This record gives sequence, C-alpha cells and structure tokens, in this order.
Amino acid sequence: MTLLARSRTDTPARPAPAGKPTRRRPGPTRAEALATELAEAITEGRMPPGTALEEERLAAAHGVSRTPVREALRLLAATGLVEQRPRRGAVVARPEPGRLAEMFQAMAELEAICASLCAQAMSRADKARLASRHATMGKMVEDGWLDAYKDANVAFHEALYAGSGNSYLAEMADATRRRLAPFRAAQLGGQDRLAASHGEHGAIVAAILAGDGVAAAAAVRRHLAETEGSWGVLAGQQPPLRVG
Amino acid sequence: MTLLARSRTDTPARPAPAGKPTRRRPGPTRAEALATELAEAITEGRMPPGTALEEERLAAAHGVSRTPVREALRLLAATGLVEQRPRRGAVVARPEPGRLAEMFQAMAELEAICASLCAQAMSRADKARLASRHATMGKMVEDGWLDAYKDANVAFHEALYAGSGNSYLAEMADATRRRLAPFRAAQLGGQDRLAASHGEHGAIVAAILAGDGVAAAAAVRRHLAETEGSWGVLAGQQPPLRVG
DNA sequence: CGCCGCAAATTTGTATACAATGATGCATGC
DNA sequence: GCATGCATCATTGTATACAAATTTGCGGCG
Repeated sequence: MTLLARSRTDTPARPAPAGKPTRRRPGPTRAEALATELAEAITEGRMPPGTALEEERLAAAHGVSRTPVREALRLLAATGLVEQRPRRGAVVARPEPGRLAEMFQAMAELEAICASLCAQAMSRADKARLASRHATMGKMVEDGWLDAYKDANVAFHEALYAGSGNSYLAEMADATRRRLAPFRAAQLGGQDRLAASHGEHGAIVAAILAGDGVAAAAAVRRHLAETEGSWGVLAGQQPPLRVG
Repeated sequence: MTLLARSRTDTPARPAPAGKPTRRRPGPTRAEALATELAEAITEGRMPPGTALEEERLAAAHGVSRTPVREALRLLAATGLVEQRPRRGAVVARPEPGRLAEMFQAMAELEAICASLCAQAMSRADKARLASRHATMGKMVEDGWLDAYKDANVAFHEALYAGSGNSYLAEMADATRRRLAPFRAAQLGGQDRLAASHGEHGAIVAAILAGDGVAAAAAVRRHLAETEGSWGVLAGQQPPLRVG
C-alpha cells in the first residue's frame, strides 16, 4: 500500500476522530492511532506473542516514518502488550507461564472486587440492565450462537468493571483482560463449556441483584477458575511460537 | 548544566546500569533514564501536579534532544504520572478529586488482596522478616524518627506487595502508590498519627502471622481508611496549582 | 471599554540523517 | 571438520530539520 511517494504532509487531513476513540478527544496523532491499531491486532491474535516488531517494516506498512512507530511501541510497552529489549528490538509480549498464572489470578481478584462493588453500588436500573444482558446471552447459548456469545461475554465482563463505579479499577481490569486476550484465542470452544459459562454468570448476576457482595466475589472467582481450566493448556504450549 | 556543546556521542560511555535499575538490564537508553528521573521528581513532589512539561526545556535541561524526551513522556503518560493532550503539551497528571478517591479505594483493595495472599503464601521466614521490620518501625515511633519512619512505611507496604507472591499484582499496587504519592506530600504529620499508623500495621502483621487472610484484608482496609482521612484535605485543594 | 478577528510566535508532530551497537556470515587457524 | 575471530550488515538510538497547529498578542471595531 501507499507505493506512491506521498509528500510529507499528504495526510487525509485527519478526517475525524471517529475510527477508534482512544480517549484522546482532540486529535489522534499517528502514534496513538498506530498504537490502538497494533493493540487490536495483538489482542485479536493476528500478531501472536513472540512476533518481532521491526520499526522500519511497521513504518513502511503503515505509510509513516519510524518516529511515530517508536512512540507507539513505547506506549504499548508501558501497557505491557509488547516487550522492548534496548538495542534488540521489540516483540509482542510473551510472558512466562508463571507470570501468566499470576496475571490470571490478579484478574480474578480484580473482577471479584468489581463484582462486590457492583452489588453495593449499582443502581436499580443498572442491575436491571445487567440482568437483561444476561438473559440475552442465554438465548445465544440456546441457539448455539458462538460468535455472538464471545462478544457478549467480553461486554458482560466489562459491564461488571464499569458497574463497580470505580473507573480506575475498571481500567486496570480491562488492561489485564486485554493483556491476557492473546492467550485465549480458542477459548469457549465446546458447547458444554458455553452453557457452563452462562450458568456461572447467572450466579454472579443473582448475587449482585441480591446486593450480596461477598457472594458475588465468590461467584466470580469460581467462574474464572473454571475458565482458566479451559485454557491452561494454551499457557503451557509456549515454545513453538516465533512467528514472522 | 552542560553548557559546552557536547559532540553528539559524548555520552559517559554508559558507565554502568547501576543508577536506577529500571528492570531493562542491558542498557538504559536516554529515554528510559529520563523517564525514571522525571518519575522520581514527580513522586517526590519536586514537580507538583499541573506542572507543564515542555519538551525543549526538558531536553535542554538534560542535555539531550527532543526525541528521547518525547519517548520518556510517552512512557510516563502510559504509567499515568503525566497527562498528554495531543498538540497541547504534557503536564504532570492532576486527577480530579473524584478520580483520586477512586484511586485510593482501588489501592486499598489491591493492598487488601496482597495482605490476604501474604497470610496464605508467605513462608515462615518471610513472616518473621515482616514482623522484625514492624518491630524496627516501632522503635522509630518511640524515638520520633519521622523521616526514617516515612521511608520504612513505604518499604513496609511494598513488602506486603512482594509477599503476595504475585508480581503482577505487586506491580499494580506499586504503580498506584506511586501515582498517589504526589498527593501525600505532608502525610504522617502528627506524632499521634504516627503511633496510630504503627498500631494499625500491628493488626495487619498479626493477622498475616496467624494466617488469617480475611482479617488481614480487613485490617488493611481499616488502615488505609484512616490514612485517607489524614489527607482527604489535600485532595480537595486542587485549584491553586499551576506551577511553572 | 470590551470583544472579535487576525497575524506572529511558540510548541508539538513527523520526517529524515547520522552514529553505534548487536547480529550474521565468512574466512582462517587449529 | 569444527571452533574462533573478524568484517559486513542490519537495526536501533539520537539528533536535527521542517510543517502544522495551537496559543498569544495586537489592532480594529462595536
């Protein structure tokens, strides 16, 4: 793409911040746009852990110079999605198995806190919305609508984060989830696991509706313990990675 | 400083990674060195929230070009210590009062989790070390050794993070503590508060030694609730900031 | 006297050029 | 035939140059 030399400032005039609202309202700079783009590629599994991130190649691929690329990489490095070894280039982060386990435990605890806060802090209307969302997901399970359920599942968990009423906590939970995303590519595989997941969600929702924070936290921990089991394998098969 | 023009590569040959081990073993690049330096200045209160971070000024002050400065700022922005408004420059982060409250609540919960994990996961030797550390701090309180206690206090809490056995969780807690640091400049002011703080630490230590995770978490929450009270004022006096 | 609009200036964003380090491959010696 | 050392190469780190945008100050107008 962009084989024609584009005069330095031939940018599309920055058409609108529409693309991906990175929370930087004014104007997404190239570095930020690139960062969100790469982050998506990583979390969606299009760039598996271990992938080398060569500055010049990325620059050429996106029609920019190395400068914004470097800044984007620094941003992602601070986020934890990529790993930067000074003078040795950057690669998509590939945490060691032990570290993955820690991240998963941390995520479980973060979600447990969020759920507990949800039980106490959510408005009646918000609780109703959560219940309705859960009901909708129930229909997806019945119909075997796997793809839809996957998306709805992410949305469900993020609703938990948001419902905590603590945006800082929500951001940490969300960031952790994104960092774990590359390692759950083939999650929720079986139909039985799908139904089980939905059932566990039910326990969480019930506890929140009842205003029982302790029960909600416990339900979340159970849910994530089950989920972890369904891809503990993935965490183990580290070696063969090394995609170009 | 550095008024003499230094030929582009007149660096001190990178004497040794000794200074501040940023966890990037090979070689601290200028950007990383700058980032840690600025981070210290911010957390130590030498650059209060709201301080403008002008690229060229920082570059001149540190004898480097704008490029490393920009990367350092990006790094700090991702850490949350500075705020970057595209095309409008960077300033030391100045969260709104509500956001500060959220961060404090999050920190309390993170520490509560860590303490709970400490109770379960710490080795007998580690528990002994923690108790000994606590005893040492007791002497400081008796002697009114305020400065020493402040440092020891930070070390105590970080020992809690490390003792959790979950480095990921520990990093989140530590990062949150650093982000809150600029707002606790004059904490632990009174002698009475000092003694109270130590007493609360005692409850935490006792619960951990007893292996009672629930009690440890509760003790941490009580401790931080008290601490918060001692600088809730600070969070309120936002307006006058705007230091050059 | 205050407000609006315009122009200069500061400051950020991006591109390019240069230097240095880490990696690679080959030739040489054992 | 294998290991070791050196030279070449590729890639990162840093500096500088240029363009765009925002801010600031001034002048005119109401």
